[in-house]
Amino acid sequence: MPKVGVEPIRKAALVNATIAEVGRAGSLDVTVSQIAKRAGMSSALAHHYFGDKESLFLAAMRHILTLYGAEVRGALVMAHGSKERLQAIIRASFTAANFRGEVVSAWLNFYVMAQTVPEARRLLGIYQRRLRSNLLSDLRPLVGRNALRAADSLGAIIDGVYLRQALGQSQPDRAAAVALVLDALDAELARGMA
Amino acid sequence: MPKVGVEPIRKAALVNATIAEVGRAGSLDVTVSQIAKRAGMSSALAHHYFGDKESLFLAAMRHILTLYGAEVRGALVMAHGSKERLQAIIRASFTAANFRGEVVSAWLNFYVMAQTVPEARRLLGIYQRRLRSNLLSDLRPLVGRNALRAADSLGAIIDGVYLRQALGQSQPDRAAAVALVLDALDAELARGMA
DNA sequence: GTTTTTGTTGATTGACGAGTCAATTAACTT
DNA sequence: AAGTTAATTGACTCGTCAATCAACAAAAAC
Repeated sequence: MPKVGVEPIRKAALVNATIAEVGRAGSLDVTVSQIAKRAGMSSALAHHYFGDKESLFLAAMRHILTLYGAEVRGALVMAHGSKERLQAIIRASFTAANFRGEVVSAWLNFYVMAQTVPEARRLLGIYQRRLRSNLLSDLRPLVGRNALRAADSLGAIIDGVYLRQALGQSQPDRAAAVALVLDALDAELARGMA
Repeated sequence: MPKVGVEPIRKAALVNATIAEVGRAGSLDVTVSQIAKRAGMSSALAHHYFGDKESLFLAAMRHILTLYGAEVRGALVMAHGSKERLQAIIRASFTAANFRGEVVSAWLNFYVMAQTVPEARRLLGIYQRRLRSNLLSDLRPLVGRNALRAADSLGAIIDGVYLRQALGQSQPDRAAAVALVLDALDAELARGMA
């Protein structure tokens, strides 16, 4: 019963199913059939739309990065002043959405992929540069020439805290994560202004 | 040509070959045969000694963690006073050995594995707790009640900087990595003593 | 000098999975 | 109504690979 104009719906369904399945398995060791089944179609159709498995994963990761970017932009429009903007960026990195098991799984596997798959490395680079430039532009008015170092430091803390929360023995504690990074931000500001 | 007492040699060869192959592939998608071949034996022998593939990977990761632990301990005996000890721990985390592509690869895949394989999670927990307790014991005399937060913060920076250096677009810059974390340490100390 | 233990492998099994293809159905066009 | 295009799948190909096993070799033990 083929209807026309289904492509975007199917693609979206496949992307969501990919994220869900990768989250369930905790790794990229999921079959295209499993993904397609969850998306309610045959594996052949998944191949039809995405070509191969890797492209499907990359599309899924692009989707996650898009959502994250939107979250950051959304938080930014509500913020007044550089400091609030920096806090907004930090908070956006630790929303509940970003700590869903599926998303964590996607990120970790994405890191692995970035070692060898050029497109994955490219995407990761975009994420890193965007975060860096966001931090930088609001740090500069506050700490001037220390902005560069502060941005690297904050970026590293964000990634590090995320990693540790995601892989910690207990449930991730978002509030604690945010508190830790906000605290680091205060430290940087205090130093930078001195 | 079986000689006796070969078991430890073979196991060590397999562990090294595993690290090398995982590094080459950038993922755990390496066959036992590839590993065994590199170690100069048949895949059957690898199974004979380690049972299954997963155990072999875990043994490899245990080996990496052991080396890292030794490096930290080695650096610590040379250090006088709490601050020097903290600096030693930081430097040990960014030695050339830890930035070999193979080691980076092992770590990233280890993170993925830690999500689902209990033994991997256990090992990761040991690493995290050891780092934390190392930092804590030397932070306490310097920053007192701030030690706990400072340890979490430094731990996160270490992991975060490592991750970013390992996956950065350019070659890892160990000196810059160390400088960044040492700087964060100074910031913590300056605050903690105030 | 025969038995036992340890080391070793080629060959095999059994399962699985990515990607292709031919064929089918229905909608849109002219 | 005939032709084109999009949607869709079952079945199949081709390769791969983890794990097992039977058998063989050599050293150690008795």
